[in-house]
Amino acid sequence: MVNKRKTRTFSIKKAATIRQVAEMAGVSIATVSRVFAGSDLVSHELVERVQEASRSLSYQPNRIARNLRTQKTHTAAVMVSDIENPFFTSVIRGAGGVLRNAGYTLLLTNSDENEQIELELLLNLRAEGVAGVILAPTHEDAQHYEQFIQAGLVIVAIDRCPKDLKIDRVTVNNIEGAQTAVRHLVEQGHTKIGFITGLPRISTAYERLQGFEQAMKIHNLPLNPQWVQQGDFRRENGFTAMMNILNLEDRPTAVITSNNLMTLGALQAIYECKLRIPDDMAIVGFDDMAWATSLNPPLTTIAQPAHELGMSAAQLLLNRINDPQRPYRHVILDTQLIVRESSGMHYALEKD
Amino acid sequence: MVNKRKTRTFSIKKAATIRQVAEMAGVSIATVSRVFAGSDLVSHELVERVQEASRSLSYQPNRIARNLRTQKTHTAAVMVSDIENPFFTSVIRGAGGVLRNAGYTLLLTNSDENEQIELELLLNLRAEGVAGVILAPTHEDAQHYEQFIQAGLVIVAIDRCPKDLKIDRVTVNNIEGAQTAVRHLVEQGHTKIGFITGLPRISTAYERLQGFEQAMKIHNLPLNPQWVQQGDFRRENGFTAMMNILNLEDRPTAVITSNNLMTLGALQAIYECKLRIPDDMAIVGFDDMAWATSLNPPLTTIAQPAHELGMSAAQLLLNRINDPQRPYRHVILDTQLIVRESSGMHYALEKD
DNA sequence: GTGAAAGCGCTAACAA
DNA sequence: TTGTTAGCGCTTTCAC
Repeated sequence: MVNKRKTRTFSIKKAATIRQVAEMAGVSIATVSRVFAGSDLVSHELVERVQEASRSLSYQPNRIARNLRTQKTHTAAVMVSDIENPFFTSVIRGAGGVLRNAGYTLLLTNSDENEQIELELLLNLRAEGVAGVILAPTHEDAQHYEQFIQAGLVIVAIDRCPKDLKIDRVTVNNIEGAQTAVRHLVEQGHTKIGFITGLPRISTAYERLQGFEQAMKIHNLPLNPQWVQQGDFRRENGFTAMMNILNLEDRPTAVITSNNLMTLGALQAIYECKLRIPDDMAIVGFDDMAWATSLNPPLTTIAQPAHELGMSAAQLLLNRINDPQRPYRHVILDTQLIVRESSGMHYALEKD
Repeated sequence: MVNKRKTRTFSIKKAATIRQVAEMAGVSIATVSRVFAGSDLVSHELVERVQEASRSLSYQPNRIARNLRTQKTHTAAVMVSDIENPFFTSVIRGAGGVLRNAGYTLLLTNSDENEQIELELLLNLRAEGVAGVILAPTHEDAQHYEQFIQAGLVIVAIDRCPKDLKIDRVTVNNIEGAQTAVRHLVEQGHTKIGFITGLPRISTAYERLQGFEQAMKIHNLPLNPQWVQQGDFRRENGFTAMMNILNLEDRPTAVITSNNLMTLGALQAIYECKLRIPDDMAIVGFDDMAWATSLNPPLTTIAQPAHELGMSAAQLLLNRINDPQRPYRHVILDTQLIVRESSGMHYALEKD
């Protein structure tokens, strides 16, 4: 007796193939392929028959097969170091827009600021055959990335960037940004200015600190080493860094934080100490975020053109894919000072 | 005469193929394949020779070819409606983690709350052969998604969800969340409570409003229709909605906002009117965000388990992929009230 | 244990 | 203008 298992009462329709369409339309698969490639060598009549058949089978060309055959994909990856940081989210959105318009699919990966993960992911992306990757490198060692470049992986570096690497890159003018922040604070009457910096191994952190120090020198301002506190671009460290500054005997009247997350921590510290902004402590943050205007008082920031940064990077990637020989380019985007209330006038000296 | 074009002076190393490895190791391609599949049918010696050859050619199996051959991919997509919303970012991160651990690559797409784009993207994903997609649907019409389900695309709905759709889903207990917010405010002495809601066509918005109204009834509180203002989950509308409330003759003493972005707008409105929180206007927001503790005063919120939501969705997706026949599941996650200072005690009535 | 060979769905070169 | 066919790089029977 046959042991007849109950068969599924419904069956998952497998996607139609080019062969089925060809058969249904009574043409060869080459013709179907041509129709979908938009070739104008096909007669009106056949085009219509093919389209009709495709519609009724709801046929979509299989991208995997196409990719294998043509040896290229229309997939581009973006690899950031912290997907929950709104700065990177804006970058992703900017890049995603232009990539999608160019017909590319967006692969997203998150290195979590961990170079081991970054390495694995890069390997993965290569195997996946991505057309290119927009990368926020976890560290500054060119060696790390050399093998991928050699292997023909198209990389565009954003935000931070190893020197001596033959790739396209787009960064922000961090030095000038930090200088602008100092100048603004000086104009508000501040002379004692503190700085919360990120890990020095990351170029953005390093450059912002550098810009700060240069500006202090330019303005002939004293710089107490204790006024510069080291964070790591994360919220918790912004908090402790600001706490350290607040506990100083001789503390600055204003502080510049070098990224958005640390700004959040710093603000919390100020509030917890029941200090008023900007009277007791003025603050200028790096990165303009959606919440900056909703703070009390609204936050003065050095805005980074995150969106634009993503768009530029995507454009560079596209250009490179279309012309691998073109000269490498380094796009530097300017920051913008957005004055709100957290950096308000300082009269303390006069009052003293 | 031959028109000899100048050839490139350098050549991009093409990735090594299984054939080259086989040749170098002096084995058949089947053996190489077996080694990479971890088959234990291969002798020690050959395994080593293959590994050696692979290393020296830095060979990685071509995923595209593998996918074509096996008719499946290890790529999963997440499609959100606003990638710049931190809520979704957390979801993505949660999902990304478990997906990556399971060996999947994450494809990210952004429907921008636009159903036309959503449709195109879904079509794309199907052609791309993704193993499944975690989707925050743009609208509630099951019809819209039916064709994809029919075509065998594995979908897990998150956050919002069309009814009558045979799919897995994970949502948040919005009704209870809104009720909790009301109860908390009542405990703080508030009796006149306003609500800023989202577009009613989105189930989360609808449910939260519903929860609010039910709770008001339960607590026997009067509900002035003007106290409920309609927004659209975006910042700008949170601002105008709150402004509308603030301009009311008879205005509530506390307001609940039904998502994070609108909270930001509402806060800005309150600050611009020089009102104090919570004395002049108490506020409870939906969605707990990094900046909630850095506000002045810190914000009381109904926290959504965004991270967990992403993880659950990814888990459901994985389970479904491994066993397409399993019964569909609807996971409902609880919200959590996080009391900070923006919802503080209300003594106004006593003082009157 | 190992290898030969078929074939996944498609594109593109060539033939007709 | 249309069709035939080779083959992209891999996995997986099947035979030895």
